[in-house]
Amino acid sequence: MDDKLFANVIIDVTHEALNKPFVYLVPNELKDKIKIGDKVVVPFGKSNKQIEGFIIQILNENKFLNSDSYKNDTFFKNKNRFDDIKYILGLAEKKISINYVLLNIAKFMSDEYATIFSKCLKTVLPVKRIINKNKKQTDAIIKYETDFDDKKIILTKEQTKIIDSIKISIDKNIYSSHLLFGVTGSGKTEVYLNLIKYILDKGKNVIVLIPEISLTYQTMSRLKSRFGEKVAIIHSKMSDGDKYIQIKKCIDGECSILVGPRSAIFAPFENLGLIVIDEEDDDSYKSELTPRYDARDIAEFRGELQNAVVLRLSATPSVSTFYKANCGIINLHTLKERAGDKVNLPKVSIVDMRREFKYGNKTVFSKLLYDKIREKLEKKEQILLFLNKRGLSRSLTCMDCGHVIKCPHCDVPLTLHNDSTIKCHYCGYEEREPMICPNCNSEKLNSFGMGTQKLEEQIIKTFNGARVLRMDRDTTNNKDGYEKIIKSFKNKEADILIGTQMVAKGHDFDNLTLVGIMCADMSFNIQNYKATEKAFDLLVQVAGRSGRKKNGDCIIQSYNIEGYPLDDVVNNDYKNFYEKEILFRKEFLYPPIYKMLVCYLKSKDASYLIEISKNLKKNLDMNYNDVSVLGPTKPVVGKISDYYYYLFYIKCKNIDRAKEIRFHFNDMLIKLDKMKFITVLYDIEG
DNA sequence: AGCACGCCGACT
DNA sequence: GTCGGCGTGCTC
Repeated sequence: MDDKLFANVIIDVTHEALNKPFVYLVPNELKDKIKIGDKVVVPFGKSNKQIEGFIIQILNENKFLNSDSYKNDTFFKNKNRFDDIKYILGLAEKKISINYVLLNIAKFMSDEYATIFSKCLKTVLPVKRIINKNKKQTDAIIKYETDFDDKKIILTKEQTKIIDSIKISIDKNIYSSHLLFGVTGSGKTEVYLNLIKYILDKGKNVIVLIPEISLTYQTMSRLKSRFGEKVAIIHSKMSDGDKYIQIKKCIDGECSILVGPRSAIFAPFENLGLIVIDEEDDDSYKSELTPRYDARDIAEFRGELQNAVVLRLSATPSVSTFYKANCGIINLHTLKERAGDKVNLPKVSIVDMRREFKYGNKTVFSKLLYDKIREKLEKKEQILLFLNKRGLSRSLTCMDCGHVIKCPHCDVPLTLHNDSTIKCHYCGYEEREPMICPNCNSEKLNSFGMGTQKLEEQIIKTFNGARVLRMDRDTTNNKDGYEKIIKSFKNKEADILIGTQMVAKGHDFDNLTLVGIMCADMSFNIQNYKATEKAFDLLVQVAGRSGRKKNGDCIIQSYNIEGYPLDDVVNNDYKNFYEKEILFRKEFLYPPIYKMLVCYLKSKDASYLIEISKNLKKNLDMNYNDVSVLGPTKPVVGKISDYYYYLFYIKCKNIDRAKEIRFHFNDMLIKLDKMKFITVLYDIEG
């Protein structure tokens, strides 16, 4: 009982110098109460300020003396500082402990994303405080309509085969990863619902990850109808109190399934059997905040840690996932047939807007689209016009030959700037804006200044009396703008909906029979190696909005019809798209072949930033011949809230090399930036 | 990050 | 003489 007990504590202060465990003594009265993952209050610094921290290790005297935190800590190195070890003051109140699983995930994130441990520990907690709230009130909030009728579902042979094969993996009780690839309507959901049932019968728990917002209601309603009260949910719009109640149910074993966006990967289950990742190609699985974690990477890590099975689903898997599947790292299961009644895919047509232009049509609507809109308006059916605003008014396209002006050093289009230059956002290459097309000498170079707002004006002018709704970032600013517009369109209060990416996924409009994609090829001209992939996914998704209940059409307007992957969109041919895309990635050593280390530098002093960046570039080029350094380059948005940004793209042959380079880059920066005027952020893609 | 210690200028 | 500036350095 008199044995001294030592605890390693991670202090809740975000600073590099404090990013290590601090040793404290456990007072006798806490010896039986304290465990790893508990949040405690400790005295810190010369003034013994009370600070909170997480216990990550508990050691007796003997073990402590042999531990790294004793042997490797400079604090103990020179003289015996044993007397300076302070006592833990007590357990922090109303704080949730971190279980060993989440502790390991936090450690993983800290290494993987080069982020301070204490920040990762915080990230891993879905709710920070214990909040007492009326439970009934909250349960009412998350009651969903469960009109999903699952009684008559008969599995197809394909589905049964896949379910049986994954069950074999589950029975092995070791980690394995799977991709379920199948077109919409092929019954992917039914496969995972069956597997969830199988896992629950084994007494294990399940995490279901879904993309942000759009799929929440649909998924929840299906899970609730099948598994009732066993299902817990968290989503971004919930209060901490509501979240706490859901998480508590998971801790207490009342719920065995947690559904939610990326942060649901931190479900506190200790007996996890399955992680489902729906629409696995969705960008929202990656966090934009520090740590910039990817829920899909954590799912795989967690699967290994807890001997669970990971199941990804998509009709358009990310190139990187499909690549892993082809390499045998992920088990591939394909659903080729559609399940249940035949659901008609929309009839997709491509219109060459250059021809329209040649024959004197100067409007934004092709003859075909114009006629179809007229037809649908008469039939009182609804229309969606999709415009990828982000890809517009940036790159130069020739109206005669469709040529897109690209960087000579990278296979990405050059971006038009206000100062009459065109620049490459990868390598920094720039030239003066050409007056004639370098391909055919035409003078009709166009930079496409049209946005959703202008399109709305055009529609009102062209289709007199048509009721138009517009959904983009400007019209969804207020908190329920998003839902309002969707509801209003569902209630047929408008004939035409104009939208950006927001409308692409998940929505079901029964009366929608025409989708018009305004400038399809413009979506590809964004300056990123993933542009084609994103464009393909988006177009397939948008086209899929049409004709859910009645036969529908989709018209893709494009200025460069030779530009792939439009044919693949028309044919709904993912594999053909993939084969071409992976060749491109291989040729230019983009992910997933190589890893892409992105270093974001940020400073208030622009010239200093440039100076340091140039020095970094020199150092990188001198010291590394196995990596290709693109940059330093000014990002699209070069200045945000008085901070200037510069970035480097570094292609590294594998993840370990990327991490090494990241470490050395950081080291170089610290040495060069003596003023400490620059902050840096890292991201490894692929 | 914070907080204390430390060594130099203008104030009751 | 001392109050207070923010540079430097440490935190179990």
